[in-house]
Amino acid sequence: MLTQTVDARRYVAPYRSGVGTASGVGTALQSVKKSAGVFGGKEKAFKPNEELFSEGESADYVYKILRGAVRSYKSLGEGRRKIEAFRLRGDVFGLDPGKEREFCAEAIDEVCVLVARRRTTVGTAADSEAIQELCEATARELQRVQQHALLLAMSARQRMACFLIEMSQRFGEPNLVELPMSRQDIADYLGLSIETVSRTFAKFAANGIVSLPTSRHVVLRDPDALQQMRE
Amino acid sequence: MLTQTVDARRYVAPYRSGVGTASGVGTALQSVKKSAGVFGGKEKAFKPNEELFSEGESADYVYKILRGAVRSYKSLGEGRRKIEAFRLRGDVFGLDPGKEREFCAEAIDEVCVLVARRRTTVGTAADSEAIQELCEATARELQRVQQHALLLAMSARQRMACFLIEMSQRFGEPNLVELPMSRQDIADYLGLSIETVSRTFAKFAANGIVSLPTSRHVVLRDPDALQQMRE
DNA sequence: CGCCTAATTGAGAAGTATCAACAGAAGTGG
DNA sequence: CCACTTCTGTTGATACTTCTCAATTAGGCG
Repeated sequence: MLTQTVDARRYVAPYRSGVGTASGVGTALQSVKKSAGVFGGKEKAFKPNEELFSEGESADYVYKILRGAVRSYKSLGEGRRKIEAFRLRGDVFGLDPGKEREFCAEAIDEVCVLVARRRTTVGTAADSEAIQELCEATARELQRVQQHALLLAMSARQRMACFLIEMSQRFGEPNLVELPMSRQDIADYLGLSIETVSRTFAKFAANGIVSLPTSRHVVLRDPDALQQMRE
Repeated sequence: MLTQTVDARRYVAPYRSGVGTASGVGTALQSVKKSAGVFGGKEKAFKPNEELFSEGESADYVYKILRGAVRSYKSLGEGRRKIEAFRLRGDVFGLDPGKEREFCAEAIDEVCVLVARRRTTVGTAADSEAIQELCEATARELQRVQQHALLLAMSARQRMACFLIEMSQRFGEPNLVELPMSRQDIADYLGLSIETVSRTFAKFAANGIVSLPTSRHVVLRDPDALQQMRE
């Protein structure tokens, strides 16, 4: 819930070093192909909480995550924010349809990405392959956000269940999730308070649905129960 | 909120006559141009609650609304649903990126649309204009859904304020909104219960922010107050 | 008018946020 | 290695919001 009151403890000034350096990268022509896994570009590392790019900035580069996790969010005044997406290893992102970034992107942990300049031909009829590529990426994004909008209309328990299933699917390992993000990140992603996230984890654990060896490690003991919660 | 309990009173079997007839329409090549307002195709009318198309159906046609309003939604078991969008006069919709409909579309009131067959060339490099058009439509949809996801993470009061502002903007008339949809529709769009929608209207009216000549007519007496609520 | 549906309103229950205190982990410097 | 600090996460108490159920009112239409 995005409430009116401000929690001053939450505000963290971002590092803001990544963009400047990234701007010097990728002057050569790169091929950006998500499905095939072909992705040219220079490698670049980011420290936790370091910005890859910020809202309003021009959307010149595309990123593919080699290691780590990134949060994409919008700031909503004094420490409040809505995380729009988590980008994990293998994800390609930054192909915003417009000229400007709609969201800011920040490293969650130690992140290593490939950075590629976007094809400048987008918008002309010349490179229809690039256009189609952009189109497909946008369509996938659309579906993802529609799914997320559905999630946000559900109860806290259901949101958490969806979140855990999503993460377990995206990390590949069936029933073990190693969360790179904090409880606060999860809360801002699901539109809940940090306490509700924590309590819901505790409730899941108490019911034997998950176990929590550490706060960042979640073992899905009863994935079916989580699945059933989603309806 | 999408709750577990079922309200049997809500279930309404849809008319289900539109799709069959629409299938015979639009065999000629049509030009689909949203921005310019050029839109070929045959005119077709729908009665309230009549389906334009349903979830899972193949996405062969594009629609432009000449009159009336359409709700696009996903069913979620026994009468529950999430309305994903309201389509109003002038809107072009149905350009789903995929082959199949992700959502169902239903007339809210007496609706008149133009129906055009989608260009079959989408997917080949031949008609790059069509691809780009689809791309732009998808990008606009993406932005709209992102906005909606933001809304769904807010309080009931804020959601309602956003809704009223959105409607007033889309209808053109600055401070007068004539709602084509029921309270239930609004509730399913905002992820709230019908009672909360009703009560929030009443509270806005009590505070002089709006007045309600009838339940379907909303006069925005203090649009700035609504704007401020959004943050 | 009588029926039917939509909308409103009230009362109580449930869910979630907020505030505050505490516990645990990680980092820092001695 | 240990004290100290800091940050993150957990837990409890309480208030507030929203949902649910039920009753009532208002509107539309035969």
